[in-house]
Amino acid sequence: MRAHDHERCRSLPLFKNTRPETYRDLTAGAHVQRFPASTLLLLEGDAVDFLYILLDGQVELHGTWNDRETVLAVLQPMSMFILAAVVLDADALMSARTLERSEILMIPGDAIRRAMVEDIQFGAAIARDLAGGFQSMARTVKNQKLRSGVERLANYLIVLNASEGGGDRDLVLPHEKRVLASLLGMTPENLSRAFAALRKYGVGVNGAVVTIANLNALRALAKPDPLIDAHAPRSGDVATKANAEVRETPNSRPELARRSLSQA
Amino acid sequence: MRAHDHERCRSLPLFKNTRPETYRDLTAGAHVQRFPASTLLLLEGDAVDFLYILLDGQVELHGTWNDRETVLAVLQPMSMFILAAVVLDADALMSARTLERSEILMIPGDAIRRAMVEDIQFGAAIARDLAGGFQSMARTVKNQKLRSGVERLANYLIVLNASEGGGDRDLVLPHEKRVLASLLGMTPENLSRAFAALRKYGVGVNGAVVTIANLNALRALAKPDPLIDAHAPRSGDVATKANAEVRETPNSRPELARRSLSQA
DNA sequence: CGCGCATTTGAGGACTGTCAACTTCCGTGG
DNA sequence: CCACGGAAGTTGACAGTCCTCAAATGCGCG
Repeated sequence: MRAHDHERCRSLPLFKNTRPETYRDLTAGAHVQRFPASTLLLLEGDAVDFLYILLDGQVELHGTWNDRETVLAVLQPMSMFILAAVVLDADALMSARTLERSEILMIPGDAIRRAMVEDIQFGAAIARDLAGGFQSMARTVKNQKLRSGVERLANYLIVLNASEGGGDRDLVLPHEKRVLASLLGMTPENLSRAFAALRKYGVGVNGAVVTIANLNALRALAKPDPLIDAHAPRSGDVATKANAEVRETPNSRPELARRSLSQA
Repeated sequence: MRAHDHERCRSLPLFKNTRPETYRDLTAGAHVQRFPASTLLLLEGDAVDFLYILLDGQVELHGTWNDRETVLAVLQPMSMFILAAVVLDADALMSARTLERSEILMIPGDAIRRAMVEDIQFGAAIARDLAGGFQSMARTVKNQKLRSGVERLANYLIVLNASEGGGDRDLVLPHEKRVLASLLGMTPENLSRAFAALRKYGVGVNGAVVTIANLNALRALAKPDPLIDAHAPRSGDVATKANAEVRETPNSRPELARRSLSQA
């Protein structure tokens, strides 16, 4: 684990106020590991031995049932996952898979559980993180049950636009469309049609680039709601900015931006 | 607050290991209040001043958007709600309404937040509770995104049957059908049709009484999955892990309760 | 007894998923 | 450098699911 990684970890809300010795304890048994793209990190139903912290790359959380699969979240650098299962020492409810080459810090679960009852600030940070996770999932349920596919897409685009500064610039979708479709709870075919349906609201699509010509029209359709849609990026969110640089390839189409939204 | 209530509260996982002085602190500023049926306790978007503990009655949590409403959970006695918002000192994402006459213990939110950083066992209990809540919401999302309405109803009936002892006795639906419909993510009309569709799987309905004539047929349709469906989270349940007590009845097929291992 | 409300049933339409064909893009190998 | 093959995305046809509106039925309570 490099000094740079330590620096970024300590800036995570989870470790912000932990005692130095707690932090040393936690990272002592931890290790950083690299995974290629499309690697299954964790299978739902498995016992969870580590808390995962994504340092670099992109990871998808998904669930399956009866040969169907759905994406529950797409994570980008400096976010942690399966904290709930670690705290409960329970089986994972979601699988985790890398979408691209990723670098991941793995902290032993028992160290987390031990620190939780030894360092009260760390325990409180865990509680706050889980509370945030709970609310995020609650938003997801409301989004899913109360809105249609087109409405979910429209709101997704509005949040994405806001997270890029809210200007009129073009948006670059942060993941493949089929991943986005699953995240939004629809099939890739339906996502295509949803984009087509948004044309009359001023939304244009060209590969991964989306242009919003008439934000007001889109908002009128989407009816964004702070009780469902992710808030504007909190000031505590580090790292997102640092990675905003878009890798320009010599050839034509812009690559997918390395960014993701918590909303699902 | 009566002695009986104290007794029941102390048996909640949240207070099980809290120090006596922490508990005294928390309940000092708390008060028990009675509400008639159909009373709005809390409106989504409101600041949350109290942690609510349902001592008696029935409470529904729901969310709204664009004149649509959906039930997110229905709570039975001795469960607490909006803990996440209390911990974060944030606005409520769901509204709460009594479904019947209810008795509710209200503990000031700042007392909770204070105790959380003073009593480490209490803080850990909160973290575990939130982790359980997170996993419960994750199950809900999977249930909603991966299953059809009929499948959700079938699984609901199986869980309900298990929670009543798993025998062949008749089930009594714990809430009105329109509430159940919303909880399951459908309209009342569709719930009616879903029940009708389950007739050929041996499910009979008479008012609030449901009879399951052929549990095996129903399970074959429902394909219950421990990673989606609750495993009877009864109060007094300390360990969250490995609680999958399988009840052997002459007609049961335990292997169906296990997750199918087919992989992608 | 009759009203109000929950539930059911029917008809129609909107939304979403499936299947298949097609296009485009991109990496591989000749 | 270019042809080939695979994957992602799009489009069309069709079916299944779900919602909406409307009307009928049933039930409880004043």
